[in-house]
Amino acid sequence: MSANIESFCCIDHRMIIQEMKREHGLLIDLKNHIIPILRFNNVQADHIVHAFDDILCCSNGIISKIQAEVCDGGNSDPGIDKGNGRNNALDNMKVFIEDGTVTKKKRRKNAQHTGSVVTATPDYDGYEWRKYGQKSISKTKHSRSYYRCTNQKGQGCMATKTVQQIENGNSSNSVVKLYNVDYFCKHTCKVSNEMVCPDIVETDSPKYSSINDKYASTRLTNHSDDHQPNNEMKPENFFAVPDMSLFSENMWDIMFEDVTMNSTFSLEQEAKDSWIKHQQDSTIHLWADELC
DNA sequence: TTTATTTGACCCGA
DNA sequence: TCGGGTCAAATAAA
Repeated sequence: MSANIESFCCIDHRMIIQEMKREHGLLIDLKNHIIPILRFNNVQADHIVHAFDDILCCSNGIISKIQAEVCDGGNSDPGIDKGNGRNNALDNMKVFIEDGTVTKKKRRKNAQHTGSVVTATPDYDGYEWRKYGQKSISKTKHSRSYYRCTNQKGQGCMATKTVQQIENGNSSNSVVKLYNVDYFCKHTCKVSNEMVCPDIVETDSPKYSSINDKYASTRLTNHSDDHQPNNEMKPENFFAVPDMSLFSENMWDIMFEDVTMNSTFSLEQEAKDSWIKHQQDSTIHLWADELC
């Protein structure tokens, strides 16, 4: 048993992230192919667009979570230098008292980089963030936004992230804006058991944002405290979703709830079960490949 | 009134 | 010296 855990810990998680990113890219491509042939005055077309956005949204969240965990290396001690020569950001944020004067030591260019992700939904990563700055960056068209964890005040969580729109994206005809999100410092806060769904999925079409507003309060069930080390090294725990079938079912409900409610587009229970099983099998298969 | 965001200034590191 | 990260006052929104 312990041998299994050890081999599990030695998995090259980058492979998993790579595969999920590939899947994400394929979804974007698929969406870009389908959207142009949809009739936008059609209600079902709206639902399809929304379904795509939700899928992309969810996969982004998972990728971000994995990257945050992997880059952290499972080390819960924020003071440990991982050998890359970088100092902990906390050291750079201390308030020093010298000769009776208080000096705020501004941080951080060397803050611990804990991950990065390219996403169409930079707001969606399971944490709540507060924007504290925006800067135009030289030689780039788009400004960079700076966010810190909303629990910095209450719990002293020093996690921050920067969000910058990628110029031109992957394809010129893409309707999805892509953002590069860089994460710094590990979250030390405890958050609620529910993952936070995005407020926005930015696209070039105002139609999409109105659709997504409707779903802004959607929540995915998550029974574990994903900020704490999880002793049971199962795939579903790694994804911070302890019950994969429940997670898949929630995904299905989010994706097709309105479609099924709005009649003509009827989806059988069998199809739902099949889809959920496929999601579970895909995930477990991916992990099994890594273990072998 | 409280909370969140914006934005110019300040500061640090390369 | 310059680029970029953060602060904090001003402003907007709830």
